[in-house]
Amino acid sequence: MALSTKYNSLEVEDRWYQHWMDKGFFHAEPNPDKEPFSIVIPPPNVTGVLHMGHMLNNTIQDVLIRKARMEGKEACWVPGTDHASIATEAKVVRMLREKGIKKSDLTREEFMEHAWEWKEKYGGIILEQLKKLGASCDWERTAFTMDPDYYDAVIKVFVDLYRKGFIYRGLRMINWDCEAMTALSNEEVIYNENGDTATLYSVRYKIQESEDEYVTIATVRPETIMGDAAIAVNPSDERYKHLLGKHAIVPFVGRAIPIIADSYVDLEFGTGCLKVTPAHDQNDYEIGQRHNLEVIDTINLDGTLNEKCGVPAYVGKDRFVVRKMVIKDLKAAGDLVGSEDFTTRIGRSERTNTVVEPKLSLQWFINMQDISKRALSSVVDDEVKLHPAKFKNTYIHWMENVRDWCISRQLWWGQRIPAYFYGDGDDDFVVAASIEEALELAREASGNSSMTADDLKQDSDVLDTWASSWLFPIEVFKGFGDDSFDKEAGKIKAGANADLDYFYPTSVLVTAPEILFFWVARMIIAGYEYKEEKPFENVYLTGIVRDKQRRKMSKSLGNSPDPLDLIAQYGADGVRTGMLFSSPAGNDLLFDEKLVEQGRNFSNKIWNAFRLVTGWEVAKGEKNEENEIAIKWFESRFQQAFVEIEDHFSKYRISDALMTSYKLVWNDFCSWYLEMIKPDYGKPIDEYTLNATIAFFEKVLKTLHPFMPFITEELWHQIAERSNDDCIIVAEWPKPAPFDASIISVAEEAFEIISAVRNLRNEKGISMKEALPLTINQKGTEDIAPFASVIRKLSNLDTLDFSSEAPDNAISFVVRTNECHVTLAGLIDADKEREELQKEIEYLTGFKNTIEKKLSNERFVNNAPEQVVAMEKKKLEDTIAKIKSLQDNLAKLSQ
RNA sequence: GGGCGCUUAGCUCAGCUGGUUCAGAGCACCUCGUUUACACCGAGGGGGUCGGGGGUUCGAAUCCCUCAGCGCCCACCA
Repeated sequence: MALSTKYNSLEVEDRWYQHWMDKGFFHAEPNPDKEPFSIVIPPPNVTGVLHMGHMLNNTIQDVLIRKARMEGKEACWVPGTDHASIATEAKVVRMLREKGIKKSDLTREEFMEHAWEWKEKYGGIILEQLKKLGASCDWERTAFTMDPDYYDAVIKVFVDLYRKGFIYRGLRMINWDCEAMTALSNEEVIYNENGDTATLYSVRYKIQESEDEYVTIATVRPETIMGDAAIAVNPSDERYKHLLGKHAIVPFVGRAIPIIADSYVDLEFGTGCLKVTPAHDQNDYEIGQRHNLEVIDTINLDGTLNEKCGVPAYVGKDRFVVRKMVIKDLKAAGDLVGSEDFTTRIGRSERTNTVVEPKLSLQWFINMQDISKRALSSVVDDEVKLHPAKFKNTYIHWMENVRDWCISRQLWWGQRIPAYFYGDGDDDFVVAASIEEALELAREASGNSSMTADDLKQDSDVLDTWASSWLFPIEVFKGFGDDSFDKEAGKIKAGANADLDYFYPTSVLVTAPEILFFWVARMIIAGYEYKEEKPFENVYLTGIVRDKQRRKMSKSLGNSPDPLDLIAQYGADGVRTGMLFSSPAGNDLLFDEKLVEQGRNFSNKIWNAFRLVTGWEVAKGEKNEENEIAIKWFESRFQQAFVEIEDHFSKYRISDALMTSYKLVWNDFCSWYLEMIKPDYGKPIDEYTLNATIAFFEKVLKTLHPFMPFITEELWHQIAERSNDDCIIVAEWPKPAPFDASIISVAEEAFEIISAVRNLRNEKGISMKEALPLTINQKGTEDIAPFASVIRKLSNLDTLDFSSEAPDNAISFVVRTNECHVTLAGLIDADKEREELQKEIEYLTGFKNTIEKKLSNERFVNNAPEQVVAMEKKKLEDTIAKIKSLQDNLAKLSQ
């Protein structure tokens, strides 16, 4: 045989991918004659590289899109990338720093130039990598969240939401880096793994209403004392009840602050008294909100104290210097009651490692209360279906307690907030899509008609990345284009955008549960707000790819294989199936190279089945009648499995669909069917059987194609003469058809007999080469005689008799209701056989007793459904018959 | 602290509304095999009182209660 015994993926994959591209099979256009099926990719970070998570996620999407394409749908998978403001900006800053350039030395324009340059250089690498995996994306539609049209869409939406009253400015505690003089996102704040040791100081404050009474608080930040606005105790704390409503005197500044009750305060911690400093702590700020406390901001942007602290000696000094001074001064005044070390978590800047300072600042928010209502009900009512459904609860809980969304980020890489300030006041701004419109509005608002564009200062912040990617399912189809977006109505017009009208809502979204709220929920919100329709019908939530020890795969741990290496080594098909073998929706995938190996082995199995089928001589015009039963059987068996596969797909049980296909191919097709029809060595195969077999092979290849696109395409073209256009990628997906269930069950019975004979050989050490005589006494209702030739061939029998006469000196066994006897003159150890038969009879008698007991239980017979009772009766009959058979055999042996 | 979920063979997981096919699959493991598609293989085999306890029922892996362990999300300790 000329063909290698190993399937060579390297020789095949790039060739077919290029061919599919050349033929435009991935591209989709609105087509009224076809049903649309669309997926938008969760856009990876534009500067990212492919990791195992992407591999899993995109394999699933490709499986779904390829199946839909074969089903004759207009299948459109839109790829794209996300500008990922925080991650990308951090990368660019790091790159510049390595070149000796500080971000603070650059203008915004200069920085953006560098960022775009970086994006051009590294952006899209990940999309090229996806091609190696076989991803059949419509590359002509590749989108980027900072494309000009996309940028405009984001700005339009901001303006629109502002106009509709959903956007407002509000105070929020942000993380401030005093050294870099910049705000940090939560992701840029790092905490020490094991926590940090800090000193907790106990400080006493004099009670104003009393001569010599004090209240003692505990704090790690004594330098913020001057910003205190209250002292809080837990409302149920008996120790301090008498102090409620009284006032304490802040040391140094002598200001009287109220003593209030708030359940936030932990009775157990410190002294149970909390000093409340709304300007310098998130929780204190919230307490301040509840109790209407004054916000006294005593710290400058650079971390030094300002004059609001009220102590001239501290002004202009660094917060940590002041801390030491304060302690010294408290000690001197006798107000420092004690100090102890304890472990806490201190946030530090990822960039400068300085301790992060919580800082109040004005940020932009979207009021989520009303805008999100529809997105909640759509999931509750299964308009949008989550797979697996267990995420529904989580989603609902989150949406019912939705918080306003802070959409401003103190970065440069991203869509700049279209708010323009014309004065110094916090409210002296207008929101507009362009500076021209802004100027017009500003002149109006200020009453100053001579104002020029130079008088306007645009907000320096950009929008949260999610505030652009939440539009993804709409904007990849250019839904916010001038012709389709109605600015007045704040809605997208129907009938104005063919792509959107056809492909939206998309069919399914495949993504990770971590971003269910960040991204999925918000897309649903935006979908209803702008398109008045959900963005997708189904959401398939994948798991996290972990290593064998359940650790998340990550660059820093170095526990992630390089996906491209894996593909080179095991083939894309092998990697795809390997990943899918054990990844039910919502479950983490514990990656093990063994899985990919299994996938590779599967490719090889298919390859060798192909070699077998195409390697025979053909007896033209002939038909071997003996194979008819095998052909009939596999026809039905295929249909049965196919129905199961379809069912799995319909429930998004991708792993199960694959496993069913895998077993169908390996067990049913290769181990049973091909062995049944395989001609004797050197003999030709009859044309009729070969044609039927090739037809089966092609059907099998089709069902495998979504999982294993490359090998199936290759074999599709090798197994028959086909034109370049006749590709499996666009071949017709098999259709469910009725099948003969009885032939399957009879075959199973025959297979059991074959296995039993093989087992007997194993036990007795009889070689497969040695032909055996078998007598079967059928006592069941099904006739297995049609499978006689199959049984004879696959268990290598020289004679097979169906007879009620049990031969002497035979080894006997019962398969279901068939008494089987293998005559083995001279090879039988009668004592041993007797012993084994005896054992079997004992076991069956016990089994019989339990059934009888059950049937004699009146309550069972009266309450259980008839069917169940009948079943038990049948079971009893069969068991009795079986025992009888075995006893007969025992008698024969005794002779 | 609030919410959600999980616990079935050595591993990863199926087991829908309690009762034919209810104790399963794949991998791993063990035995045998240099058969003429494939050792990236073939044939056969072993293995679980369905986390513990209690309850409902004629009957529970499946429903209820409880205990234990694990995981995730959100909010976080002054």
